[in-house]
Amino acid sequence: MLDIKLIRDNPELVKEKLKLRGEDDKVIHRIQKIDSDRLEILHKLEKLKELRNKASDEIAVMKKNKLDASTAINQTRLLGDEIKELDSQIKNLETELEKELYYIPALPDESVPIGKNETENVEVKVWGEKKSLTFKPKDHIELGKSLDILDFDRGTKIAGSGFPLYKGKGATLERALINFMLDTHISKNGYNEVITPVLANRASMEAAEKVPKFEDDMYYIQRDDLFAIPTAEVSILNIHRDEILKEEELPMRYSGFTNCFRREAGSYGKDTKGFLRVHQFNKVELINFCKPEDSYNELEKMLSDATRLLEDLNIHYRVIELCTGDLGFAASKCYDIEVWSYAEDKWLEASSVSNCTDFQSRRAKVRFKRHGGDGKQKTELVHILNGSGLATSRLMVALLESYQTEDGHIVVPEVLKKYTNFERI
RNA sequence: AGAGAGAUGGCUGAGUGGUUGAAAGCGGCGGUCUUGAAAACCGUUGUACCUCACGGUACCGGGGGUUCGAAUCCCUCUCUCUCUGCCA
Repeated sequence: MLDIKLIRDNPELVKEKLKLRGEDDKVIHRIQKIDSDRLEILHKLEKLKELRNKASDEIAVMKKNKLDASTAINQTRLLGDEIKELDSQIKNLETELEKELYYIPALPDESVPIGKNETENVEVKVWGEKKSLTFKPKDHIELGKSLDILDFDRGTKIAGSGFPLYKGKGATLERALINFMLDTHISKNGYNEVITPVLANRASMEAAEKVPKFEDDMYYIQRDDLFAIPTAEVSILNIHRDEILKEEELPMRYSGFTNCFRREAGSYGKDTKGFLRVHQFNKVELINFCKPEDSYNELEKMLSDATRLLEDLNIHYRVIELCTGDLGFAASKCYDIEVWSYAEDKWLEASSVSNCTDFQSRRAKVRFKRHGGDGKQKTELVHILNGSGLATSRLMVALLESYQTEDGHIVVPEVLKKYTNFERI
């Protein structure tokens, strides 16, 4: 959520930044109107409350001295009616304001390339190169079927399309991948491991800025008012919701593995085969709570923590810097990491690393106390970053395809062998 | 799921209608003392919003109500604990 004060004090800047994202800036005008109405009423209301408080104190004194207070009580009663009326007006305006604010995305950082959509994203790095295969590569579905390690049909029987079933060495390979990634983050990259709930309540979903805007894309259990998390970003971020952190504890880096659930509403017919777009997938997530001045350095660190895994796995990848028009809702700056698919002959997104600055922390109320030089303390919002490190489904596509042999087998990547205890599928 | 108890500041824990934003203790911060540290002593220590400022308003799990006035009374929701049931 954006800071209403920023809109109040610098609406032109906000409009300008929203335009860069291709957003309609008319909403800013509506917000300004609601905000100024609210302030006007608030001033009146607070004045009336002050009067009432004073009158009540006087009544208390009169009662104490056994004086008749009925006139004062009758007068003050009238104040109460007025206060009640203004109170409900304020409440309505605040609801209206929130409704508008909840749908406004984060403002892009200065450094983000300007562009309308994904075609204007900027490739910032390519690592490794395409292998020149001497045979026609099979795709992951074919490989999964012939080696009996992935069974999309039976996954569909169990839950529906987009709910993959891993079998035998495929399941072991998946688990190896997850363990390898987590181990690296925990023992080498300085993250604290967590295992979180995979269901989250509405407050948590709102704090992570997934609801209300993306509510239709979430699995929702009505009976208990719980959402299946679309990413561990939601559950990990909420570890510190409504908390004031200690300055010396920052940055706090967490990593956790969870299943992730997405309805992918509206994306039917696009990249639907196999792992390319699924409703349930596995992901090792990275979340970082840090001081504002550190967040862009932390973003680069997280990017390199994620890409390092692909280098260890020896998988050809590239890093894309998203342009202003393609940024995610909560992000001020974002890198995508894409892996090469030999069978699809294109790049697949395997990770996204974002700096959400104070956009989520404002709504989640995650703050820290900054020690000033004069011994005073100031409460400030932390910056929150998230990144996949990594999501396995598309990574598995790239891995299976690039490690396949001409006779249709899979060679296990060197770094995974100690996890799989086999070298070949 | 049934019965009962409860939810107060960073923590423990008082407070049942009126200067209570909230006792006390612990912790934190600043200081005195000390070669240094500990102990002791003194002071200080919630969040948010409005206001150029003085200052004001709100907040004792959430929401609503009663009242001139609510942490305190009523309704409702959520959560926690104990017992019973069920269960990996």
